[in-house]
Amino acid sequence: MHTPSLTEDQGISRIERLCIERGLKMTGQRRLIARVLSESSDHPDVEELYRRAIARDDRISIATVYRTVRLLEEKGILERRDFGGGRARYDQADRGHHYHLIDVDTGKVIEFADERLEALLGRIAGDLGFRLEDTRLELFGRRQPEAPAPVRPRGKPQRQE
Amino acid sequence: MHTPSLTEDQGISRIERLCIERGLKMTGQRRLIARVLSESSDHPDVEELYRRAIARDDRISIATVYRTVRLLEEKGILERRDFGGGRARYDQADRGHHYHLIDVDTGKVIEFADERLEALLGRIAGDLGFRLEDTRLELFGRRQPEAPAPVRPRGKPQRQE
DNA sequence: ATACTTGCAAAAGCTTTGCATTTTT
DNA sequence: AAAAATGCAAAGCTTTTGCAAGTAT
Repeated sequence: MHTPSLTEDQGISRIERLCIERGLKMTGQRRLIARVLSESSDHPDVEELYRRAIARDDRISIATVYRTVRLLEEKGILERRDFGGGRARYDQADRGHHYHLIDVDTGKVIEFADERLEALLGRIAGDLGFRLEDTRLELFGRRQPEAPAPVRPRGKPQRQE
Repeated sequence: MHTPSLTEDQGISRIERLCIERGLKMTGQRRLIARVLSESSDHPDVEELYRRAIARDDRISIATVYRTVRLLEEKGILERRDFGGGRARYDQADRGHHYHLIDVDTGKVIEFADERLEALLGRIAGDLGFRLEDTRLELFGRRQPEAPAPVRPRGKPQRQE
């Protein structure tokens, strides 16, 4: 077994494929970030992405992570989120509409989707005379201690951070 | 008619009253900010509050505006919002629950309240095993040009910026 | 008199950018 | 070869803070 390097590829990650589809010039750094993102199922901030990247190969600077993440956002591959705490966090864009509930005690992020919610928001905007372009929604909650046999959520929760 | 000064009061503003109730030490600067806030029905950022304040009396610094606004937030008199654009904006806390729809073309902010929405969000959180502590919701929309005789909104819109 | 508030300028924290150099296409 | 990406350090922005001086209770 040998150490994978920056320029050598070992299969194309999901996000790298998206980058190629959109015609991005693929450098070793971008491949590395694409791989790190593809393997992340949470919502890392730039600092964290940078940490995960240099753990694999340190020929990358944090400026490049910032630039790449912004580029991927512009290309619709990533979505920028704000969960509080002052830094932007990133989420893969193509996992279907979902929202986030942040556990205020632990900081954990729970994703959920909900069609009733989606429909209601669209209707509200429409009633005000607007076509909904974007929704920013974060719920902050505290785990219910007295949970009376936790009901199965209807909103198909997707993944936890 | 004469020029009102920093230390002289001309009636107590709504927000000043709240400050006093919560036992804040009332300086001329705080009275000034309280008055500016009381007379604002939009969602100013700190820079804008500072501008409005010095227009009345310039014996105040922006550091004090930052400190005061933070204090008022801690005391539950103001709520901090993020409508994009990188700076925090402030909203009086006691006007009942409402949400915001931002016109992406003009930046105008429309407030609305909606009980169905409120109920649904609470239910969603509950289904996930959480008690809802706080909601951050902003809708971004574009005015519908082909508005077929604008329907009266149901969600009792409150005020416009 | 004591504890708190203010101003100023400096510092912090996140993010962007200018420029010379390297890399991709 | 031309166009674009990278690294580094510097700069940008909003917001916070240390400290000496001033003010409210």
